[in-house]
Amino acid sequence: MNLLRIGEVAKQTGVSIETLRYYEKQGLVDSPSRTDAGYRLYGERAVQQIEFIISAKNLGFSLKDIQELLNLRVDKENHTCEEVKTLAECKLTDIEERIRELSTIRQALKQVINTCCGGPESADNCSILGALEQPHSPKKLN
Amino acid sequence: MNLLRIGEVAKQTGVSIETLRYYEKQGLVDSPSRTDAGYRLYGERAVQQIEFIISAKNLGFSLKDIQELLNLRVDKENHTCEEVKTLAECKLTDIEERIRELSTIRQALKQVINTCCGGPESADNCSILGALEQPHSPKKLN
DNA sequence: CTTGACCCTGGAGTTAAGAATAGGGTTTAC
DNA sequence: GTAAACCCTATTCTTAACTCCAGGGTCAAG
Repeated sequence: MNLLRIGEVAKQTGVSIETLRYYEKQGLVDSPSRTDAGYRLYGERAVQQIEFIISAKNLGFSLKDIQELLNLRVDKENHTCEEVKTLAECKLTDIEERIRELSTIRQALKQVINTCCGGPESADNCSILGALEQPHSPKKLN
Repeated sequence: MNLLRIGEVAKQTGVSIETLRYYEKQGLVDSPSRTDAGYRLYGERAVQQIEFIISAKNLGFSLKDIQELLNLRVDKENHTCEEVKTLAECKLTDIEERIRELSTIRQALKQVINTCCGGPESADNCSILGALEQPHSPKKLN
């Protein structure tokens, strides 16, 4: 098997060198072997791990989530499909929640925009500024 | 006019005391007057400013955005409705962009979830983990 | 006169996911 | 043999929007 130095891996995966070292420090990627000079040498497996991380990130998983997925993955035999699916479903739920929130904001913003003339006149009576001065809807108390 | 101490304002607006001081330090709220002992005393106007900020936050504006809105607001006569509307439209655009991205993620996640049995058997052949091992779609190179 | 609730400032800490930097060693090509 | 390109560690910096803390004053009630 042909081993790759970090720069090569970075090029192949599109992940920066800094990021690769960061993932390693976070325990997301196995520590690669080293040359006598201390240079990292990555094998096929490491590259696959990195690709796994990229895929999961593209699916909206955080690095912490990915950590969990990797934990399931490293010993697949001792975990069930159910566990994995549950994780994915939780993530889906919270993505849907974020979409809902943003959609609410979008609606409100659209309304406010629609009532504004948007003309070149003074903003003295601008309906957007006016709307913002209204007592706000007490949705979130944080 | 009856002046309020910071704790009262916090209660009325639902914003924490720390946050009120923070907004002041950031220049989002006029510095209130003080008692001889140095206690902040807020008037009606200050409370309104804080409500403005809350409303704008609920519309997805960042504090930086809000700063700009406030700048427009403080001398409305010298700014146009157009400026205000443009700001709001930019914000709308970027909220819509975020929604689009999340929707893409949602779709991908749903697909992956649908192909998974989710059963109590070993995750050895779990299709979700399998999908993550596939070469990822090179969407973003960051 | 003391206890508890309230307020002050200045600064540090939090989270996520890296990016940047300083200060060095190594390899390779000419 | 030297310059360019590569690699190393350790540490600090970034952004947003707070939150918390230490160490102290103030005020009202009993």
